[in-house]
Amino acid sequence: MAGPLTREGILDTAEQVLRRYGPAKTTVVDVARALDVSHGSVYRHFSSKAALRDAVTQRWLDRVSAPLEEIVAGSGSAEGRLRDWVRTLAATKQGIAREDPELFATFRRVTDEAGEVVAAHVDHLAAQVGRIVADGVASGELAAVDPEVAGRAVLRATALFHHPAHADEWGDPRLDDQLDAVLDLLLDGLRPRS
Amino acid sequence: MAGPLTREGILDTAEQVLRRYGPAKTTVVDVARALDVSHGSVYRHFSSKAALRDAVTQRWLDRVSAPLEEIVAGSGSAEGRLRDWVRTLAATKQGIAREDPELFATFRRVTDEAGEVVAAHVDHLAAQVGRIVADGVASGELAAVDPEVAGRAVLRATALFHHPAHADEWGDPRLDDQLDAVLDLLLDGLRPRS
DNA sequence: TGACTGACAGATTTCCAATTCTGTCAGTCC
DNA sequence: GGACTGACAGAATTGGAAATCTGTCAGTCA
Repeated sequence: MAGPLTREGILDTAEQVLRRYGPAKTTVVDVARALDVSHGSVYRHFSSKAALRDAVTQRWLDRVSAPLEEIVAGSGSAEGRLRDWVRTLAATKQGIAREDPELFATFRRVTDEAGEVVAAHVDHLAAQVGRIVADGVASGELAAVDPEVAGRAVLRATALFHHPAHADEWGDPRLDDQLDAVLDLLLDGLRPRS
Repeated sequence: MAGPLTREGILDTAEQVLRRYGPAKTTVVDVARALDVSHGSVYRHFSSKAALRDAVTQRWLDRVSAPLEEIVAGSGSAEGRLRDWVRTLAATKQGIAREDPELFATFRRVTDEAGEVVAAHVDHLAAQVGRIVADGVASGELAAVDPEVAGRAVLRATALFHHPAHADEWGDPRLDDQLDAVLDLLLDGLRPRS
């Protein structure tokens, strides 16, 4: 990490250190040591350990929601995009849990501790679903529901498949089918009565 | 606790001790002391501390599902009973969390540790929903879905409102409305296309 | 001048010895 | 004979001293 000490540089290193040592054992001193500076310097850029943790979390969460944004902006049917969106969210979260447990543990712990950051993330996700629903309502493909309410309801109804609190229930191989069953119900509910 | 030492007597006392001392600090020795017997005697009736814990859990869970059984056996419309059933389940769990936090903490911890007992409980609940759905399908009130699949889907889709893992999200006063929004979607999905 | 250091107080965590607990079983008591 | 006890080994937990960490700031250096 040569060059001047920047917020981004600190975040890059903090992320590596977190992945290596895990959430519980990572200290600001560790991060500073990896950067070869005193820990006082880190506090020049982040006002507290919590602020640093939140900033790292923010980046992780943004990386989860960015690919979803493309689905929202896509051109298929609202129903297709809704399915795709929820499946992608579930697959992303479950994928992290499976392949990078250390990262996921941090993720999970942080869900408990960085409440504000996570709440903003959830709002953001709900808004994404809301936009797909709004598209569908506008084109007459979906029933005339309140997109914001419906968006949040879809997110809540599928919590079991993407919420970190349920990670230990993700071993079941029929999980994908069960998500499809829930989606079938929800999408039927959103389709207009003909 | 005079009289002979019985499984039921031990369970009664174990429950009291758990409520008083909390899940983490309760030992088999504590339970035995409250019964005024040696802890060896407790092991005569339960093969391990885990077995004792599971038996207490079993009783708690049965007390949750018993009142639901009445709703299943009720005579109203399938849709009405489904709403009633889910709302009652959510209200029961949330009520315990609010009014008896010590019990709920045990409940929650036990959800993690007594996997088998809890899995059986969830199966039981899913079957109850399945029976209501089956009634509705038989009478033509609901669309011709697989009752077992739909039952489990309803349970999963409403997990956020009754699953102990989500207890810290139950502070929101609009929670009831949000559950209703999810139920609206799900029940719309279950109604037959006219 | 302003990024960085290093020493510091108080809070938190770690570590290890001492205690307590779990699960077993030979022996007591009725 | 069968319900119960009490002592035991190994595992788990606790308590408290020692070490480390967080957050601050006066001082260095370029």
